[in-house]
Amino acid sequence: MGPVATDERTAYHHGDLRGALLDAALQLIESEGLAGLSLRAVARKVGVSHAAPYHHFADRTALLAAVAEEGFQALHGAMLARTAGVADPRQRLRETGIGYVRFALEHPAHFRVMFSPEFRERSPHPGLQAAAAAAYGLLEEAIVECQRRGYARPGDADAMVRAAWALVHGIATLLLDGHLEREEGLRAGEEQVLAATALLWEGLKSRPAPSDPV
Amino acid sequence: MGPVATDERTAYHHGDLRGALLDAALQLIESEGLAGLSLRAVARKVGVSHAAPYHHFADRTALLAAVAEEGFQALHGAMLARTAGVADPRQRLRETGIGYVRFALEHPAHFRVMFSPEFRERSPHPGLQAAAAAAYGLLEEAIVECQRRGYARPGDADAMVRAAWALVHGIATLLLDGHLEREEGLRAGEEQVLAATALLWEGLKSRPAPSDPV
DNA sequence: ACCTGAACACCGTTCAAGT
DNA sequence: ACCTGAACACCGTTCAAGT
Repeated sequence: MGPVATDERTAYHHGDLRGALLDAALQLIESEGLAGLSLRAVARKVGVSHAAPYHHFADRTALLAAVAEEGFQALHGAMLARTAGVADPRQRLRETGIGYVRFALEHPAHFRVMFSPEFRERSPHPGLQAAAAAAYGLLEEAIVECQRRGYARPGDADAMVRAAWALVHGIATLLLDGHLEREEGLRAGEEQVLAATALLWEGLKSRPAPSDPV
Repeated sequence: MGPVATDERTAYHHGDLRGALLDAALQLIESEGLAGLSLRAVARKVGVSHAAPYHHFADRTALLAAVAEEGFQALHGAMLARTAGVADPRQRLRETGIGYVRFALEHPAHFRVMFSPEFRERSPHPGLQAAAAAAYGLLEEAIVECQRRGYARPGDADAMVRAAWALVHGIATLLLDGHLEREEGLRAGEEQVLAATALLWEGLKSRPAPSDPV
């Protein structure tokens, strides 16, 4: 082998310790939970001294912020991929919601870090903030497009976006924490979203419901 | 003072260390976050040795399980109180949802422990499990009653309960973690719930929506 | 530029010993 | 019955020193 294609273990140490630490952290969160994640264990897993991570991340929180940012980028990509080539904005909205819940179920470690109370404030982490905003924007776009084409009632789009987001976020967190039945592996998330959004959808529809004030 | 009305500090040590530890834990979670809670700090706050808590709780998790159980009982009580004397099941449903979100905002420490991933499995903590089931039951009752009186469409009540729960849970967690605007202090939670449930409500209504399949 | 090893102030948990 | 103090194996973080 030439000087480029070195042994992976060696390349790790010199090449991309930062990336290796992120990967190791993710795996450890998956197996031990976020609360059980220690920086020392991450270093150990990568085969480096316990002080080495500090050359790449200011502290434990900075490592986690990088994980969270990575997560929002992946979420954004996953939701985009699901709507690629889908023209009907109602279906785009549905696919965005399904993508959100599926991402949470398929990447639980990422999802938990992304919404950890540690990042209540995202402003100290601009990359994280931007990635989160981009993902949220997809939901917004889908709903505004539904309004534009007359599929959703006009008016307060923000309230609709918040309701839709809260719904899928609630489903995702409850499924993830085992408080909603997950009937058939990952597919169950989809059914949950379909059933719930079908109900919510009636409220979003453009035809004002016949009066039955309550 | 007689032998009964002793100094509080003294009474603490002999009387209700268990209760004092629970209170102290709650306060520390509020100020430091759940991740920052240490059993040693709890003991320190109560003025007792770091080993003393182990005479009342098997470990850190057992202490937190007791906090969570307490929280579900309080949630149950808060939702009950809001529906006391309310006859219309639609309004009972709305008040139950508002009670849920308000509880989360008013008792953030409790709420976070109640839904901590640490208690993904509640079966090892029977008291916690029972308290959680009782609280969930209130939502269920309200929806079933709406169906019984013809206010909600008949059929899969469970799907409706799950959708309603996911919605209020999503609102509660997003507000709590600062990802939804909290316009005017605690009241904002109510407005959020009202706007979102108004949308969801259209889907729950008994009158099947005119076809517009999507 | 990147990594290490020792050091410090913390943890959770156990256990013999005290009252 | 209830609490303490010492002990052990962990942490996060810092920093001088090595290559």
